[in-house]
Amino acid sequence: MKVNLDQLNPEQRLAVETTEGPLLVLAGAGSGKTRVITMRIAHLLEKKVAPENILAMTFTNKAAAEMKERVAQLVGEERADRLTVGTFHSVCLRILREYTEEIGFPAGISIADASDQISAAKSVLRELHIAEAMIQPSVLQSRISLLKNQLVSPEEFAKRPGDEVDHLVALGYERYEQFMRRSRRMDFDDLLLYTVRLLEKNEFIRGALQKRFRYILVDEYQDTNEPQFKVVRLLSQEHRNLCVVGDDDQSIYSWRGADITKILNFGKHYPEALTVTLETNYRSSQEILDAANRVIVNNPKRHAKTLRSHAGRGELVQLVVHQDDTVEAEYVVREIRMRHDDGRSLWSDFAILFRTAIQPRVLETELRARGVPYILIGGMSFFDRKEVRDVLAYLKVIHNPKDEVSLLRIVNCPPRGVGKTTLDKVLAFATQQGITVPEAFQRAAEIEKVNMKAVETVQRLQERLKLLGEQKPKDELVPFIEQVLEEFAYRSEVERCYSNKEDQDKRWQAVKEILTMAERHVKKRKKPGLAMFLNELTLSSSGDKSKDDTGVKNVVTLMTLHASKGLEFPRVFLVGMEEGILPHGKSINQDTVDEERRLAYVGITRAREGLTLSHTLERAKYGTRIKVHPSRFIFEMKGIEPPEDWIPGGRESDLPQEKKAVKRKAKKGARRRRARR
DNA sequence: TGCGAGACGATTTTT
DNA sequence: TCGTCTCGCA
Repeated sequence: MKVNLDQLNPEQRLAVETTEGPLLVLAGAGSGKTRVITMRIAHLLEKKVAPENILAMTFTNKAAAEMKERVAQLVGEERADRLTVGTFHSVCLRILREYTEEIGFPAGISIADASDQISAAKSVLRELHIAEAMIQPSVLQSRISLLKNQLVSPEEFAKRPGDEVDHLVALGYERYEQFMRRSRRMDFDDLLLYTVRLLEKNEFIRGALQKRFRYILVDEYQDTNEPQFKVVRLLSQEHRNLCVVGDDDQSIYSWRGADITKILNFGKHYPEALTVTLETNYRSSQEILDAANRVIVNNPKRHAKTLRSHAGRGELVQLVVHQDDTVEAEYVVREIRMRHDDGRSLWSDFAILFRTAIQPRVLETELRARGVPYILIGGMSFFDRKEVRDVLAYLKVIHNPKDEVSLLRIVNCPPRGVGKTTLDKVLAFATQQGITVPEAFQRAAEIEKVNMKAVETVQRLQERLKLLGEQKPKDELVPFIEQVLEEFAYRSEVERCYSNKEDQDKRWQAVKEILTMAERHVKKRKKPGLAMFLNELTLSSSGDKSKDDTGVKNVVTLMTLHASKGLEFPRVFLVGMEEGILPHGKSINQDTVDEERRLAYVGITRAREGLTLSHTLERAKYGTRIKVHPSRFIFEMKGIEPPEDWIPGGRESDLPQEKKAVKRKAKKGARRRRARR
């Protein structure tokens, strides 16, 4: 193998060749980031660094898989396989599994996915007798997650002064932690937190891992949160061979705990660091990049960089004004049709990008009316499908009998005569005794006036699942799952729920997809098994086949700006460039317009040759039509001041959280009072 | 236990 | 406007 560095530009080459010490690679959009990362790994290997000593962490499974594949192309499968490449979460899980005893967490951890977390939050609120009107489960869950991301413990948070909602969050947070522990589960955040704790407390393990991972690489560093930052720092603090790659201008996930200051302050955290800035863009025309540069330069806190096109001037960026969103959709679809019918473009050359999830509706209607094939990315993921969740719930309970969320899901599916009344009684008993629901079923004889017939049915179910769990399927995973489906007559359940044959087949298809995944798991893994399979599925959630399909099938792609990060299309339509949408009204109120600007920047830089921005004069919103004003980003792009009559969006100010809760409460109370009369 | 009318709320969603 | 969730009834 000979890695040919001549194909790199001087900056890229510097980034690849600087192997020792901390290095920050500021990789502007389309600047050949992936290439630099893969070449860098190949280069390290060529310098006789053992693959086992290299750790590369990404945020998505897709990015991890791609990285591995591209390295394999350079250095061969054998060596690429020995690298540690994975998402932060999967790498942490691997570490935790290796040191289960040291962290005081019972063996056989199962991982709670997003909807498990919501269910857990629901249970917690129920246990605490807090009405969901006071704080919604999803709000509680996201608050908890944010706190965990900031490494704030329940005790610490409880000590902080706060309003009524904060108080509920404090209570909920503490209970949530107990709940997760009791049902032997970790959520996504825990994977990181336990790893941080492990590395901080245990010198021996820290030392061992530092020795193992001599060269560390982090992708999308602008999205790093506090725990991730700590993991990286703890692992690299001795050898300091840390290379982080990212673009502060593309940090769009702060609402999930991503902390842009980590990339902004890399030089402070690692004073001896070298910074390499990649500004040559191999994707877009200069016209498009000019537009992007003019917008993003308005952000006060950023690493200065200006993208230069490798491709030349190109077409002018188009800006179109429409009467309303219907006209806008008609225009976009007409333009696409025209270029396609002329033979100038394929359907897959086009992407339509938007800020919010309701925007594609009008577009879809129009696309369908005009017979344009398209794919809408996002929306319901594979793992949100009822059937998939059901089957996985069975498997989860088999693996972990204490998994109460999953047990509750399957307890009456297919119907077993276990109704709400019975469940309520068991839940109340569990709360009162401080035990899990599965345990409560076991001790249901102690519950007053409970439907014993229903309870016995559940106990038999539990017994059966337990026996299945003792089988510990390994390579016979597929037949095992088939056995489970057979035994609990899941096929008939699907048929019962949907009267028409077509629906039934569609639903069953999803179930079969799980079997396919299991088969793949057995083939791929050295040590396959139910536990591994479930955790792998959770960590690779979304089963994001759809996103992989972008540009593969010949269809137009519709997606949110968030979903578009990392992708590119010859021609992009960015619709709804209006105050209140981009920037979103809530961001204006929350004073996070900088992030919206980055979002606009991400959208603009997806385009290779053609970019059309559009905004409307009025827009249908929740039934009524409202007047809207062009986005401030449009004026920034043009380099002009907004006109006199221009009004910035977002003033129809949303009430702050706590007032909203009070209002909701008041409404509920009134309703209840009315109901009593 | 299971279905249907009405209240409610509506940014973004890597793992 | 529209999809989801809850509550009340059969």
